[in-house]
Amino acid sequence: MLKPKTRIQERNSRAILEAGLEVFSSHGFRGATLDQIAEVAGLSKPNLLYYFPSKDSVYLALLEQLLETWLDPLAHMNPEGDPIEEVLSYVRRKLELSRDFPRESRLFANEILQGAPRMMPDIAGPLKTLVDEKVVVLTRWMAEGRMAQVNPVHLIFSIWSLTQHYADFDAQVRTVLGPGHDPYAEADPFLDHLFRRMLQPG
Amino acid sequence: MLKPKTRIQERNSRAILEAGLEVFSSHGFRGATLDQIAEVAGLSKPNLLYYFPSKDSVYLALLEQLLETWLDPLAHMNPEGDPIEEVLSYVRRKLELSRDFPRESRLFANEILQGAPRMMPDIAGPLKTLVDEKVVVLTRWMAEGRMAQVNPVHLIFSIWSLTQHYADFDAQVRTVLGPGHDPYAEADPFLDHLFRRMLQPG
DNA sequence: GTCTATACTCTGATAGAC
DNA sequence: GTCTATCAGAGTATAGAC
Repeated sequence: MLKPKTRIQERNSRAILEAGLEVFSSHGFRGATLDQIAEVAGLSKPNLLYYFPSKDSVYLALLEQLLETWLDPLAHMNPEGDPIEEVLSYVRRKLELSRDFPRESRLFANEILQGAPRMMPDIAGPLKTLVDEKVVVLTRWMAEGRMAQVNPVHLIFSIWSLTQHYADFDAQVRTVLGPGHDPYAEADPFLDHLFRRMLQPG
Repeated sequence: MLKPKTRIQERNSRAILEAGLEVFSSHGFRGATLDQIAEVAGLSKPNLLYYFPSKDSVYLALLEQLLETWLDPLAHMNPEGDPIEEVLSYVRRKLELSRDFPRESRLFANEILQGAPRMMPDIAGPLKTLVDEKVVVLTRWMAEGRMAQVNPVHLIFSIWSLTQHYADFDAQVRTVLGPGHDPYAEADPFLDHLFRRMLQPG
């Protein structure tokens, strides 16, 4: 990516990333074309390639800026807080992320579905490290009898799965619910009940 | 697809569908190429196109045969059975499906992620009909006080989400767990605990 | 039924004028 | 910085020999 110096560079770089997110998230890496991205960004294809040297570089720039946002809610789970409330607010933040950034969620889902060809280092690195760290905290909470004993890694998987489902399978969710439903507004109390019941000690 | 008459046609048709499943599920529709599919099937590309007239037709044949398998476990939830045990065995069957047919799960996930361009009729039709039917059963069970009152559609979503996660996000699951883990063997008791706790009446 | 050869289109990327 | 023109390669599909 061109280091933005002028206002016009700043604006075009942003437009390309925004368009790339739109197109990559709904068609996958291979399914997306530079023609589409350029059109959505309101630029010509050669002009797009003036800002980013290749299709790959647009995609990688998107993945890069995605990871931090994605890990942030888990990173903020406070080891000194109340165990169940900490998990519940993690769930809520993750659900809000799905609601507010569904395209980012689908971009990520697409990448993992294909076996994470370009993101594996991040998953085996920062992501795994953060999970390992939080597993220690969850395990302590369970040992102290402050939440039910469940497999802590799978607890984290269940949070990812249940919240991301609303963004990733949006088409199915909305069709099955039918018109006049707000999936996220309904999911919030449902997930609250689910995790509260599951994690209640004893 | 060519109606299989001879033994050789039967064998080649199967090989193409098997190869198509392999390639489409790991690269998506656009990401898959006929060259790859033909190679995996052990045929030349023109020979593949002798059996199926187009790339689309291979993909559609796969989606078609997928839906029934996919809905089967939900269809078998027995309205006359014990509510919580019925839900739990549905969860178990769905998890087994993810374990035994992960490629089918990823094929489905890919299609929905892209907005279900070719599967929307099936989702708005047979799938929604079946869900509506089972929602009636779940609602009755809840009204009879035989399971906790939760949003029944979201209960079904949660089952789909939690079980399919292990197939669709396999790359991430295995990386985060690290070596020496059997994701499905660990998920089974975890999900049993989760749904038992959530659905316990009172 | 299967293969070689090939037509034709799409797509990522570059050259070079302005 | 942006555009027109264009290339090279990949990819779907067809023609026609055997």
